Amino acid sequence: MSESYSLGPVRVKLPPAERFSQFLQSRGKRITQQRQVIVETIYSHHDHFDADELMEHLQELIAQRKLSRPTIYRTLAELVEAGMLRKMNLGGRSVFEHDYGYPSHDHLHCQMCNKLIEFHSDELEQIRNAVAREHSFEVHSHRMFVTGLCADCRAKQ
Amino acid sequence: MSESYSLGPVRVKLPPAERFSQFLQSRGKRITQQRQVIVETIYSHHDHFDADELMEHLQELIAQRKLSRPTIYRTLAELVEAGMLRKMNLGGRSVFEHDYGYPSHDHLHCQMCNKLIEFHSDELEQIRNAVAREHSFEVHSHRMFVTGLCADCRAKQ
DNA sequence: CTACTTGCAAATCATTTGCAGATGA
DNA sequence: TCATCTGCAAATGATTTGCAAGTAG
Repeated sequence: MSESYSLGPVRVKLPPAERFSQFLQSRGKRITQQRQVIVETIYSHHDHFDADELMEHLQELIAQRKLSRPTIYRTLAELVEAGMLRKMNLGGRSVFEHDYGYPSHDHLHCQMCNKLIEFHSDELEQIRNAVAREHSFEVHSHRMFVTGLCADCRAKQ
Repeated sequence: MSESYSLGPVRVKLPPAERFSQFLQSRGKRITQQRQVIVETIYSHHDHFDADELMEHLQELIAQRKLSRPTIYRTLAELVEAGMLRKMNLGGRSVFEHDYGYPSHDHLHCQMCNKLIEFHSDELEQIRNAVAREHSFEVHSHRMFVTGLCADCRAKQ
């Protein structure tokens, strides 16, 4: 365990694998090899991904029958439940993104090349909160997608 | 045709069924009874809806075999293509909302009762445009969902 | 031990497609 | 007339589930 995780009573950020282990234990669930490999694989990449992309990274284990599709889907659901992943829906398929040790953000989605560009705006959140207040709505989170063309694709046009 | 549609060369708003007919003609597609009933049914209601809800309203015709599921899906796709409906994805299933004669808006989505509350904010669009400009991104549209609890559900808590 | 997990195969479920007969322009 | 449409049945394709065998604690 790295020194930065033992500086005192301050609640410091745990590595994803450990945070997930704590979540599992708190639910009486087991820390299996499959769940560990999956978390590690997910957090060693920094992109958005869908179940298929994740499975590509885990192909070898799947071929060896050490891991299967259903288990990957089951574990993704647990990570969402643990609040460590966000699940979004882009054109019918589920897309996930890290929600642990990663600042909240929104997306510019290029409809030509399908690229996702992240951005964050405090002003946006202020407006969101003001609107919610007007409706006596309690905000838990939000998601915003701006659809259009990215700089590269505009150039190619 | 009502008088308000013949006031001169000004481009006035056509009733949805007519607007759709024009779209179909411009594509060499036919104005069939099925397509007409579907548009009329959709625009005689003012809610968000999914394919199943629409089919409930058209049950009778479906039972009489005057209309079928595939045709409904095909027509919904055409209405989206015509720019008269917006398609969104809420929890895996496709949800549609009117996008004709209806101002653009965003949503507060209550995760308890599943209600959708609409709102519009010019400031939000300004921020959206500013962010896009910074990324040389060309905006076509956007979609924002704020998730949380509506006033009613907060009261019941 | 033994309750939780997993891989497998099969089931779901909304949506889509191939095709032969029906129908609008 | 005849290209476009439609209903039907079957296909899709991502995700989920039942179940018997495997395994963490």
